[in-house]
Amino acid sequence: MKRSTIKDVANRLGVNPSTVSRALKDHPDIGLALREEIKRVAAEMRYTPNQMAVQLRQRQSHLIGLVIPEITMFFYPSVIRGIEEVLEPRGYQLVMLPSNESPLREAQNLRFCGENQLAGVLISFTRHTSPADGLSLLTRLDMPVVVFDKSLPDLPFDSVILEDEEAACRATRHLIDSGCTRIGGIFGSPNLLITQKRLQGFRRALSLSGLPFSEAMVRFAGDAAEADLCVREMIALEVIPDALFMMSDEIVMGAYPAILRSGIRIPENCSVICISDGFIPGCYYPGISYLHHDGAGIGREAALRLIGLIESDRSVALPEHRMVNAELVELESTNPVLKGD
Amino acid sequence: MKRSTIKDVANRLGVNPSTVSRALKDHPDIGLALREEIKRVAAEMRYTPNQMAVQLRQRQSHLIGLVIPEITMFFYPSVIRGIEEVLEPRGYQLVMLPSNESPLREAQNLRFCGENQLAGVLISFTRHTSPADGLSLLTRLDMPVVVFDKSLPDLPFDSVILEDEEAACRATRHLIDSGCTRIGGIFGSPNLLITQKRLQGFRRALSLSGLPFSEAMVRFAGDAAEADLCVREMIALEVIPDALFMMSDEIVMGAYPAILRSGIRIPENCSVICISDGFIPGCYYPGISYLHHDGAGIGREAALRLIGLIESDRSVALPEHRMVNAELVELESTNPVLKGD
DNA sequence: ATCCGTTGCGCAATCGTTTGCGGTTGATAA
DNA sequence: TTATCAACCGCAAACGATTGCGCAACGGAT
Repeated sequence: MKRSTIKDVANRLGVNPSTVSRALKDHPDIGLALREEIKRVAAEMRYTPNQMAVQLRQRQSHLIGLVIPEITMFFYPSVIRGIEEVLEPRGYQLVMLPSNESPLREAQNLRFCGENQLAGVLISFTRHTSPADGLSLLTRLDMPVVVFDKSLPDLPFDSVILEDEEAACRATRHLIDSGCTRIGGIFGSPNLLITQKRLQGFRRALSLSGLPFSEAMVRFAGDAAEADLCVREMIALEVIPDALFMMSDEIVMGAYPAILRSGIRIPENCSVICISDGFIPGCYYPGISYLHHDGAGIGREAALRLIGLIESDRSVALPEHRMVNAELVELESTNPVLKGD
Repeated sequence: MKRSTIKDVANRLGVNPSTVSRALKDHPDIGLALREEIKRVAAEMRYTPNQMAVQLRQRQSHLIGLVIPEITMFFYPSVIRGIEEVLEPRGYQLVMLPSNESPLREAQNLRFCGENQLAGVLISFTRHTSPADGLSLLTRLDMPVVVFDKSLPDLPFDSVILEDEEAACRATRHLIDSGCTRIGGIFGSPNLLITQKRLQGFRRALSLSGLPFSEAMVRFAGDAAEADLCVREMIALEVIPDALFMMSDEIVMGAYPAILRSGIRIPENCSVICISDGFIPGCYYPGISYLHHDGAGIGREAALRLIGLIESDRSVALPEHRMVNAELVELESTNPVLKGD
């Protein structure tokens, strides 16, 4: 039994398809009696509109492309929840387009968005996308787009990102304020703009307090396993910090157990702080203070902006760059605030 | 500058749209010279096919619906990676349809799949979906579907799930074999079939070894925060186990720090084991042995089955129920295997 | 009896592609 | 010279829904 079309309904009643179409959307041109009858029959025949046809006619789908560097358990699940929160009540759906950290795949993903007439695109770039490539990709895409989190320098498109430099600086200062002086840092992939900015903030905090910056005290890790290695290296080289800044949840999950494993005690021998989405720090004991990198919030903001672009006249507005700032959350290890995330 | 259509290309060359269409797909009816010329012009005009139109004509999209109870950082990111791995090379894309643990939203999501002529559906049910509702939803959907992980009893559709009972039993036996006798368990939402089966496995292991089962030693937690509470309650009531089985990563993240916080030492005072996707256990020190609930593997399996249904004659085959078994991974806490997840 | 204005519905084009079929060439065979 | 047959390409009808326009019927006003 195939799905019934508007034509089937029309034939069944001996009326024109256009009449059915109008009746179903309560067009006043159709008499009340017939209108009800049509609705009845349509329901009985379990008619539902074929959205492919509707969208072809309307020249637009209600699909939003989500182009992200990779599907990870960090950050993006929150972002997606935030986005969904905004999209769902407005009838849009999200299409996942993971790029697996490959600029090539990223380009294909964007092409997909164009060919399928998606309503708009939310994108976070891979760690290997060059600013020039990113620019040209989005430019030729010619469709509403909002960049979030992993942005590129000087992009003339709307964006929603964390105040990275400031967040890292405040985190580091928090360590300094609590009396630490030999402060180490573990950062993400050095290609990323957010890494560069967070490193800058880290350095700024040090120099503001007259503390020396030592190359030996900073490490870069592409994932949790590398973060684990970073810690081991530092221990092996006997550059033992009395405090450690970790720029992300993923790094925490690699580095934190590595610290404990090496025999160093937290926080007695080494204070820690990180930039986090908020869930992970409460899952460790002793807990970790963090600057809240609110994934859901960023997702919501980005989605709202995109909906704005889509439903307004998309061509005019100047790009807006929203920087959301991170709130410091201090975790008393005796009474952690475990949120539902 | 609007996107150019096949007609635009045709007009530019003074040929018929059908000729362009055929030329672009290397149909032998079109002469080689013209064929090349058309391709040249098409590329020059940056023509790309409008997939909406193609799909309307072809009566099928290359979109696969992913209906899951909720977007969490646990399990589903791995599942999605597994699915993508299979889908991407075949040109399918994934549409996220989170139900937020609401059966109503779940029903809407499935309706969406129907109306948009998605090629197929991968579904994991919410904890509140009744077997009858699930059955009727999928039946009336009338489209290729594979259920994974959170299934329902006696569903006449293909499914890929973990061998839950067996996994929990083996995990519990592992604790028993290492000499533990007062074994506690923290489980997920009691509505879930996987919870029931894992609880069954837990009990079976106990009874196999002649150990008593005590209601006081099992707790149910809907999320990490509740798992934290479970541990506190057990401590408060002084039902102190010498080993703890945790049925999921999410529960680990709530319970593990709670145990440490209460002063109990792992593994000296309390051995732990869990069922896990594999990443989390290595992120704790001391590490946790686990039975591997391979998200990516389940995702791959489910996707493969679905593709099979889609590309074969979908109507004939009897439903297959695949149970993947979990491998025991013992973590030497001194040298944890941190995988990239 | 004529004119006008509603009311209620059908006709047909359209969105962009695909595809069965038919028709026009030119060359080759009879 | 004519029948035959490729080789090449165009025509038009789909896919399923939407929508501007036209038009019949009817009632009321003049």
